[in-house]
Amino acid sequence: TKIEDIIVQVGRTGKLTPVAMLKPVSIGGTTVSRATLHNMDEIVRLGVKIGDWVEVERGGDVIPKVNRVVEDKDHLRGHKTFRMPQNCPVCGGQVVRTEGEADHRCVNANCPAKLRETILHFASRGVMNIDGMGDALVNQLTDRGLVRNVADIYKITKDDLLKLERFADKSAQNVLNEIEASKKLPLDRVIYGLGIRFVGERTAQFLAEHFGSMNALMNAGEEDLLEVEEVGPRIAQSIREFFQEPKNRELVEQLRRAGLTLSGKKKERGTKLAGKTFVLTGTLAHYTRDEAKKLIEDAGGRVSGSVSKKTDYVVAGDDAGSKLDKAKQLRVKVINESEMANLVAG
DNA sequence: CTAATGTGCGGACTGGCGCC
DNA sequence: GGCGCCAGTCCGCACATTAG
Repeated sequence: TKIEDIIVQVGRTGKLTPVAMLKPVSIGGTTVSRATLHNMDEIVRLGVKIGDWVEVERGGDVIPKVNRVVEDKDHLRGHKTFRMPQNCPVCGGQVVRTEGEADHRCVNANCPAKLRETILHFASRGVMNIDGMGDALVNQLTDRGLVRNVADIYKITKDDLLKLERFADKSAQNVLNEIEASKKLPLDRVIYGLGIRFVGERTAQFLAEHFGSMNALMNAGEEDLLEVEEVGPRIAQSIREFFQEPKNRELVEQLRRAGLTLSGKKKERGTKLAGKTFVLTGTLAHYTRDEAKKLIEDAGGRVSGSVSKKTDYVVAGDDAGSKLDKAKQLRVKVINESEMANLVAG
C-alpha cells in the first residue's frame, strides 16, 4: 500500500516515534492504516519517503510492519523525504538526539504530551489499574489543568468529573471507586507508576523486594542500588537522578498523604522452579497470562517474553503463534498449562 | 429506546540498549 | 556479544455508559 504521510508521536519519555499513515489496506481480515517506523535509522534503512508504496505485513497476525519499499513501474517512488522535526510537535520544545542513541527526544520537562502519557501509564492495568481512565478522560483532565502530576489523580472530586464531557453520575462514581481501590496496590506498582526511565515492571518488582519501602529506595545510594538484581550503573543513575529532583520527592509525599501503599515486605519466593525460565504463548484455558505468570514467579521461576536457547519451558495454549515455532526450532520443551500447574505444585 | 462513544481486553512485534 | 527488559507500537471486538 501507499504511505500517505509520516506523523510523529511523543511518548512518556519524550521519545518521538515516526508512524507511517497508510492508505487503508485489508490484511488477514483487518484493516491496517498505521505502522510504526520506530526511529530515523529504520527510515533510512528502509529508504522510505512519503508517497512511497510499501509492502506491509502483520507480524504474528497482529502488528503491522513495513517490510520494504516496492519499486516497479506501476508504483512510482514518493518524493517527499521525511525529516525528524527539530521542535516537539506538541509543545515546540527542543528535540535532541543524544550521541550514541537512536531515538530523538523532546527535552522539555513540562511537555504536555509527556504528562499525558505519564498519567495514562500510571492508570493503566499493569500499573495502578484505574479502570475507566483512558485516553478520553486523561485528555480532558490534563487539558483543564485538573491533573498536573500523578498525585493529582487522588485529588479529583466528583464535581470535577461531572463537568467533563460524557460524564454522568455512574461513570464518575466508577472512576472514583477505581481510584480509591488503586491505593491498596503494592509498592512495586507505585514504583513502576512513577515512570523512572529504565525502570519497568520487572525492575520495579526487584526494587520493591530489595528495599521494602519507598523511603529506602528514595534514599538509596549508588552502591545500594547496584546490589539489586538486574540493576547496573545506568539504571542506578537514572533512579538517583529521579529522586534528586525535589519535585519528585514532593510527588512521593503527596502520594503518601493520599494513602497509597509505600511499604511492603520483602517477598518470599518458592524454590521449586528456581533458575527456570518460562515463556507463555497462546490463550490459556484456566488462567489469565498474569495469573500464570504469578504462579510461576511465586514458585521461584522467571517469565520472559521471547524464546531463546536459555528458555526452559514454553507454555502453549490455544492458537499459539510464532513463539511456539521458535521453541520447536530451538528444541525448547513445550508444555501445556496443566503440565505447568504440575511443575508449580512440585 | 437507539446510536454513538470510550475503554479494556487480548493477542503480540520491534529496535534499542542495559546487564552480565 | 547474547539475552531479555523497556518502551513504543497495532487492531477488532465486547461491553458499559452517555447523549439524544
